[in-house]
Amino acid sequence: MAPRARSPRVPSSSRARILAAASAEFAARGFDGAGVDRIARQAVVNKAMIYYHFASKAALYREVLRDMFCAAGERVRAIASREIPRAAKVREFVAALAAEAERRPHFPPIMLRELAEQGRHLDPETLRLMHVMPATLRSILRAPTGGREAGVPDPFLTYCSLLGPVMFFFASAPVRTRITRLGLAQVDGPPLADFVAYMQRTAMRLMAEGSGAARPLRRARSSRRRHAQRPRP
Amino acid sequence: MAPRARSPRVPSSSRARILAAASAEFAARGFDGAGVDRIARQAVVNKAMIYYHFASKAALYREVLRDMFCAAGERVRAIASREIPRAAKVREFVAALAAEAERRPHFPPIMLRELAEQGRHLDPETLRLMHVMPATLRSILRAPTGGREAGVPDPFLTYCSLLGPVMFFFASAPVRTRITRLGLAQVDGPPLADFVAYMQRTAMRLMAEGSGAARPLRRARSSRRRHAQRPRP
DNA sequence: GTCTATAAATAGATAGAC
DNA sequence: GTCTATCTATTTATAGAC
Repeated sequence: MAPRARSPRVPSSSRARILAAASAEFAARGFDGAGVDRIARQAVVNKAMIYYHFASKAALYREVLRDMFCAAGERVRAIASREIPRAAKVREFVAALAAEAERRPHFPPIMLRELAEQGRHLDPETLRLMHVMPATLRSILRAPTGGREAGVPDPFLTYCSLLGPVMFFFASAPVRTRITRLGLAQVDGPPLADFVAYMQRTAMRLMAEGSGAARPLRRARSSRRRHAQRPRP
Repeated sequence: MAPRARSPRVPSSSRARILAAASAEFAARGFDGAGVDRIARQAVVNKAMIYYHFASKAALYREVLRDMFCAAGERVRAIASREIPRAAKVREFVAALAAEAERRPHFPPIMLRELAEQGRHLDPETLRLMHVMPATLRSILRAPTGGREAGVPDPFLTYCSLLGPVMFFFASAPVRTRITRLGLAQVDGPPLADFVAYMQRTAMRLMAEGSGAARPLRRARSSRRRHAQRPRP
């Protein structure tokens, strides 16, 4: 059976090393590709220790996922609660995504894998944590701004347009390096600061709904109650 | 050993069924998670048949990847060669990505998985095929337009901003369905036509480099020869 | 908390008949 | 081209000593 359910934050050192090694292994190989043996070796820990701290490979994976989405969620929530203009919040939101991906390099690959995995490893609680990011962006975009900016951009489409490129940019780095090394092309990508600045400008453009020739997105046959995002009842 | 290297396009029916079943299985489970047994069952074919047609699970996977990137590459190349304005090509490029994802639902998840996989399963030839999409977008954006539109948007960043959301949108559908079913929120996403229209508008906004307050992206400390994308020498 | 040894199941791959 | 039976390696997981 498992040790005390880590109520006090004493990660026992080996537990923390296992989590770190596991997130690296899961990011690089995926849940099925990851080996408990490899995780143990990388954590400089005996394999049996993993089963002492975690009930199973799946439980270990769940812990990695929750840590990840929890950290990302808290980061963006902190931004939403600040007393700054809506546009500034959106810029900070973008910077937060990139900062989180930079600080935890395993975040983007694991996120992309989980999407492809169709949520097979995602229990309800983890799904809820994963949903904090889009829900927070929505609250930022929908919040009354006290004045102008009548045209509110679609929260979900905006989320796709921001998170998609950020995840793609970070997760694609190794493949791009390989393409470059092979001499197919040079696709190193810009420095991080440039990328963030670009994405922030993109975000501002996406928010400019009513300006120029842009007209509000018209919904084609808005069948049933599709694409509404309501808060909990 | 393998049968005749399929010079004439006679997929022998069972071979085609195997490929179809394999792409579904690889998309849903990834290379390591996929089971040759499951592929055989889904293709209504004996497992040994798979090894009659393909040298190994890895070889089968490579074939799936190449078919996929080949189709996507040809589709966008056809657009680049048409005699239409640059902006129209970009809009068509976006529509092509979405159409390809719609026609081959396994394309987005496999693409995302391969990024996360750091190209472990990508041999040089497959990498080359994968690179056709960004290279084609670059040629579209960089081509002389004969006149105005001086500010050329960054090809790689534009690629991230278009492909990222498209892959994200399609690949996230199953997870979004689960979130909706759980009652966490309604994130069905808009109908395909709306999404494409939105992404096309986004593309147009990204191309409007010099307009309004937007200034060309300034590179921060462009260390070494980073982020240049040169054609083959 | 840590380690050795091992059980138990799975899955990729092949031999060989038809 | 197709199928049955099987070999072999890998891998999750656990029992139990220290």
